[in-house]
Amino acid sequence: MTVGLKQIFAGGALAQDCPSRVVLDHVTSKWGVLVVIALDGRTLRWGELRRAVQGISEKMLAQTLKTFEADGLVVRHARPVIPPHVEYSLTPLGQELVALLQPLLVWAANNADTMLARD
Amino acid sequence: MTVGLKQIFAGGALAQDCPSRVVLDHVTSKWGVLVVIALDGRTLRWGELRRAVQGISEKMLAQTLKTFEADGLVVRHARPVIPPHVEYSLTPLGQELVALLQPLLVWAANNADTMLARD
DNA sequence: CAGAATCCTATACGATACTG
DNA sequence: CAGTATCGTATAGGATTCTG
Repeated sequence: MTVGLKQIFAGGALAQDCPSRVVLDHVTSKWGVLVVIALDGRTLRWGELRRAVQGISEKMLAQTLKTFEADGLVVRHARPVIPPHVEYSLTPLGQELVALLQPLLVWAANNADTMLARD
Repeated sequence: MTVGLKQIFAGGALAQDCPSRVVLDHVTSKWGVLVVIALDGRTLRWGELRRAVQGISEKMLAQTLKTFEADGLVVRHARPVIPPHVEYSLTPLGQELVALLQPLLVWAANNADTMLARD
């Protein structure tokens, strides 16, 4: 059974202890959004991913990938060769997420100029 | 003319200086998501909003509302009475945004248990 | 190549007190 | 009621160095 807005919003308030807040924090983190979108529909190696998400530091890339792997959004596939060859891709759950985040990025890109010009 | 993913994603990379990143940071901030969703389709006073978004501090509510007002997402309507009576509601642009954020919250609520159980 | 480890800074955020 | 001001802390995030 799926939960709707009505349950989340019981009594017109967003419950403080709702577990969705944790998920929301992972998923709407500064780099999280961009990493997931960069992986949409394709498999990338560590270095490729780092270049795809311009400006991300190694630390944040590692941290974001670990969180998302633990959350079951990203899958890590390491091939035992030298030099190391590691690939990252989205799980089906991750693909669900990216389908929700892409419209947000497109909307942000289309309205950024108007919004930021405003003062 | 509207911008699509192809332009945002030129060469397979998410440009570092894309203004959408700033908008994205506003809009995906910890409290921003919840405030906008709390205002969906209704007008709330300061105190009501504070109770609706459980756990938000006065500081963060004020800060979030100011940012969103400057971004043109939220409109502030103050009535010159004593005691003060101030109402907040979404602009049409804000309503566009909330339509994109709601599915994300619902998705988060539905997958939170699975995702967070996983380690 | 794909990270881990370390150190450091900025800022997001919270708690409390105060005010027109 | 609807904030502002101030202070303090936690953590997000960055830069650099090191390693199998």
